[in-house]
Amino acid sequence: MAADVLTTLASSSVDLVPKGGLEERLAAGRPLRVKLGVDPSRPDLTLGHAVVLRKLRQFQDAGHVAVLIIGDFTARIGDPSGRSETRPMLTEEEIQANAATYFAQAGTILDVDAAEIHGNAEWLAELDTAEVIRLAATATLAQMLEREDFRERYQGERPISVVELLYPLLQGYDSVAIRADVELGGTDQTFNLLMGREVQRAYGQEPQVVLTLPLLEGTDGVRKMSKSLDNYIGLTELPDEMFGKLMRIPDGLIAKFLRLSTPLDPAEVDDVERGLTDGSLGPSDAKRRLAREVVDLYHGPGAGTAAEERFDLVHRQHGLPDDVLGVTVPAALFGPGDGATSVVYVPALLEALGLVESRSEARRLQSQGGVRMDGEPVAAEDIRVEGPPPGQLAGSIWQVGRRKFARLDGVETTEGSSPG
RNA sequence: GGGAGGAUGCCCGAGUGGCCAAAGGGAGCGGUCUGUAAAAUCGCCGGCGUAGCCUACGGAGGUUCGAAUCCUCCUCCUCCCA
Repeated sequence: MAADVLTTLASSSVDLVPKGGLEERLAAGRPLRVKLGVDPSRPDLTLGHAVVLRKLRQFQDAGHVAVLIIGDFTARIGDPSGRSETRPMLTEEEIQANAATYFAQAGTILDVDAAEIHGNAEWLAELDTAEVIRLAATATLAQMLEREDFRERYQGERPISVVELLYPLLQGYDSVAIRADVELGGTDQTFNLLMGREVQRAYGQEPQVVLTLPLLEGTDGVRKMSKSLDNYIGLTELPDEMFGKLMRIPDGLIAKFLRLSTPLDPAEVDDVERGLTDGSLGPSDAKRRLAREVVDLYHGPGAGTAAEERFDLVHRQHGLPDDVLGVTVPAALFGPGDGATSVVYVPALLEALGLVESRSEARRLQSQGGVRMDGEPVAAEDIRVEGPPPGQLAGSIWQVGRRKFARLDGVETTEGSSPG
């Protein structure tokens, strides 16, 4: 039983420091305090964030305490080196708003109500200079330069702000402040988490157990999933979007995604992996399973299958989906024709439908055959409309590329349309 | 404090007076193919109703018929010496 718990908690971890550390803590039989740092500058969560959150949930399920630390102090200070776009300076309100968004999304994975939540300004804002210096004394420059990122920049003669050297120590102080037993994070956080151990030691606490998890690649299959690289799958994305993006990940990542993003247990994933290797299971089928599982997880049981059906309709049968977003466009797009007819310029219409960013883009796409109305290619020209706009175009379904759709619902005489 | 170099489109990076809406690469997008994978292949990749115009090369001025390219000032960045 205890061994099972340990196996579950340690599953998919990359590093567990020290080796028997987790086992030892668990043996104490008390609820452990498991720390996870939250970046308040990025409120939108992706499947990448979910990897760590799901691990934290496992700890909760095993009776331990999730302690979430919002980095509000560092977010308020910003990074004066001015070269870190990942640490913009935020106002108190923005931090609050982002935190609220974060917890709303994290709530689909974690039991947020049972978690302990702190902003690190609670204690960091109180530190006086003497204390900061004491904190700084816990590490040497040589130790700092062990971090790959710093080392590379140092050797490459690129700047490293002194403040950046301070961040790992401040994060470590967070661990002291909440008396963390365990800290979770992606492998990119390894250095910081280990520094937490040093800081705790310096403050006479038993160093936390560090458990790192693999970084999930983004949809490009190469770089880490992140919002700024635009290769992410967001937890709040619509089922069809989610399903489609998952179908587009490279084959080589199917097993990893299954392991890190679905509730399947490791043995089951092993089976899938074996099947993929010996050819008894097609990559496409495995990917479908993955996509269904993930969509079910975030949109409820059955959502995956429903998304799959629509996916097949659109991408396999090249049909039109039945749930296209309806849009109304400004009546002014329809110019006078002769008599009872009027005229719309297709690129202008596509722009109003929100399918393209500019009319130039629409013309380009059209010249390459990328634009369809009700399934038929359309040229970049005027369409003559009978009767009051949108005339016979009412209810027409417009498509750009393989997977962008909009339905023309009608016109409005006054201001803007409601593009998707 | 002294000296040197740099800022170009989403990113990297050519370009030192007109031939520059700006080479090349990456990313991205569309077509074909397909399993919306990979690979391959063709094309696109500032805006404007399809014509030439407009806006663009850190910011502000200036020289010139003409400036991403020359001059002045400003802002920011990097390196070297101390």
